[in-house]
Amino acid sequence: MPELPEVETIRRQLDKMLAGQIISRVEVRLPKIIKTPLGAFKKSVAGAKIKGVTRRAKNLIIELNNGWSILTHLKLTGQLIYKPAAVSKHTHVIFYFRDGHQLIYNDLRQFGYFKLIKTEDVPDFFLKEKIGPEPLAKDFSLADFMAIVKNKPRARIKQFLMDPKNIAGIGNIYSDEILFVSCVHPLRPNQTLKPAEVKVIYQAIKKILTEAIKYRGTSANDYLDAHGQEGKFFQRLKVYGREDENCPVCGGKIKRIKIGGRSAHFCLKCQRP
DNA sequence: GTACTTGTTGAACG
DNA sequence: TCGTTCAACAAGTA
Repeated sequence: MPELPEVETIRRQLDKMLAGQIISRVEVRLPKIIKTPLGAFKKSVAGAKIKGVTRRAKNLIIELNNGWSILTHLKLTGQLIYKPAAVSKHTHVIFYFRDGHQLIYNDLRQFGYFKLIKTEDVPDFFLKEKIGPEPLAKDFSLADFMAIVKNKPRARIKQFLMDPKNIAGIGNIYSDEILFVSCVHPLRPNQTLKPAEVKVIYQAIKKILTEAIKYRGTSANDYLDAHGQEGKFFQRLKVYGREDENCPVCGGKIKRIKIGGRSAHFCLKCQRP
């Protein structure tokens, strides 16, 4: 499940490997993955040179030298792997480069997608989607975070963190880890959080996401980075996927509950309601 | 066969 | 209006 750290890991790797590469053609095996008319997509991509790869929320943006950008979201099980070969029945899109390399898109669940956007329209796209601020941006301050938390007084903190319209890039795994480190119960409504707690959560967001990027993300299920390798943050998870285990801090029981159809993991002792 | 999983959007509901 | 829950997308695992 690629969240911000996984997508950022892929972005850094792809940016290094793809910048300057020329796409010779693209093979689309499952047309529904491409949300732009297929003919137009292929035509705009073929022959283009890649300028670089950026990220906004969990989206990757591959900027071409012809005024177009390829926007892709991996959703739950998308993988972008740069290789000379290796294709499976879950391979839905293949980019062929002039130098013989390929970029392979695998997606077990087929929820991910690609679309073409005019590069100049990219900022507008995210404005229209009302995507929240980037938590790792240098200018994302504690005051900013306090303001958006105050904006949704009745929302529960776990769901609040997972909604990309509030703050970008945080999903189920990292919201659990952030709240654990912060000693905050996932069901706490925002308006019950003391300023000191909001500050701790703010710091935990920066810390956990930065650390997870350092370990190239979490491979809980299908996630692989652009080299086809697993992320190493999995072993460092404190609560996610550890139901009934003991809390590494206090020894208490780790519990799993349902919040809005998603599972939340937390320590019964460290994270009181 | 059934339940469960997840990112995101959109609909239904109180 | 706001927030919550559910459905939908899909396919593999327990």
